[in-house]
Amino acid sequence: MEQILRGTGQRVTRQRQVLLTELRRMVTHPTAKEIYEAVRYHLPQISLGTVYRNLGELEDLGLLRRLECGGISRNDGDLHRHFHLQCVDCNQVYDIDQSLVKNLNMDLLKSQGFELLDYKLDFYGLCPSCKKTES
Amino acid sequence: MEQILRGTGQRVTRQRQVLLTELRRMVTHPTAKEIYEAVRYHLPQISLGTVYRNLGELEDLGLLRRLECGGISRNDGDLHRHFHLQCVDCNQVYDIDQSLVKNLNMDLLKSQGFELLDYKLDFYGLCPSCKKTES
DNA sequence: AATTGTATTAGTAATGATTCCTGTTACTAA
DNA sequence: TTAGTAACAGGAATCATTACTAATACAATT
Repeated sequence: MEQILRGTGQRVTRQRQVLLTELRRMVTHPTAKEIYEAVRYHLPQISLGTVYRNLGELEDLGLLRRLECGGISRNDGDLHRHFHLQCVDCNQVYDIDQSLVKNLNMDLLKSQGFELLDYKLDFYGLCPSCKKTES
Repeated sequence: MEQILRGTGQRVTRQRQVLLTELRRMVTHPTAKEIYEAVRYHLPQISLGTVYRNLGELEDLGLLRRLECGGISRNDGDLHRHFHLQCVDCNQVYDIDQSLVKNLNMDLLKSQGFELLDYKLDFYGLCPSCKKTES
């Protein structure tokens, strides 16, 4: 855990260690608030601002991915390429393995009890004018 | 335009007519605030709450799609199935035709001056437990 | 171990998008 | 025309996130 932080040139603070440990342990794609609650169990003094700041830095370092779920951000510490299914009813987010999509194996999804209603594919990159400015 | 509204059982108010007309005319995936500004040119008295309320209703009716862009919502009046590329620099959102993705024709994207850095594929549906409750 | 420079923190205030509330207005069916 | 009610304007409230600042603690150096 410390190895990960040290490699980034960041200071290894207790807050960061606990935050990263909790993030790696939670598989529920927690919100900042939920991470805050979890970390507070070990560090009662930590502030919500510290959680937000560190989540931002971890994202910049590529150590977590942000999910946008109905206006609020959720955080995913699992760096393996995978997708998500968000239940339109309870809003919970489930992991969908890449292989299911690669093989268009939607039947397996269905057989596991999910019902697929919609999907969204978004790309991120540089538009022509910004690409020019960068180079 | 009125036809569209009448078919939904909603009242045809001047606010809705102007809002829907503007939305269909803007190809920039405008935010609620931007739509508000555009509509206000024709209806100086309209309130931001009215814009939000109607955008929500139009989304429920399937007459527009919401995009989540960095914490704020953008609105897309183009109902044809297509995807989006969000510039990580200027945050502008560009339309990506379905055929580009279907044929994995990323070279064409590149030749048009875009640089693809990342993508996100999200599914929406019902999880097993919610599906049970529904039926 | 002590010192020192500075990144990081806790706590709180500020921001900004979105939603909620309430009295008034104006569609639309009769 | 009228009456019932959906929709409206205006403003207040909410909630996630960011910004600010004085105090703290990490880490390089001695």
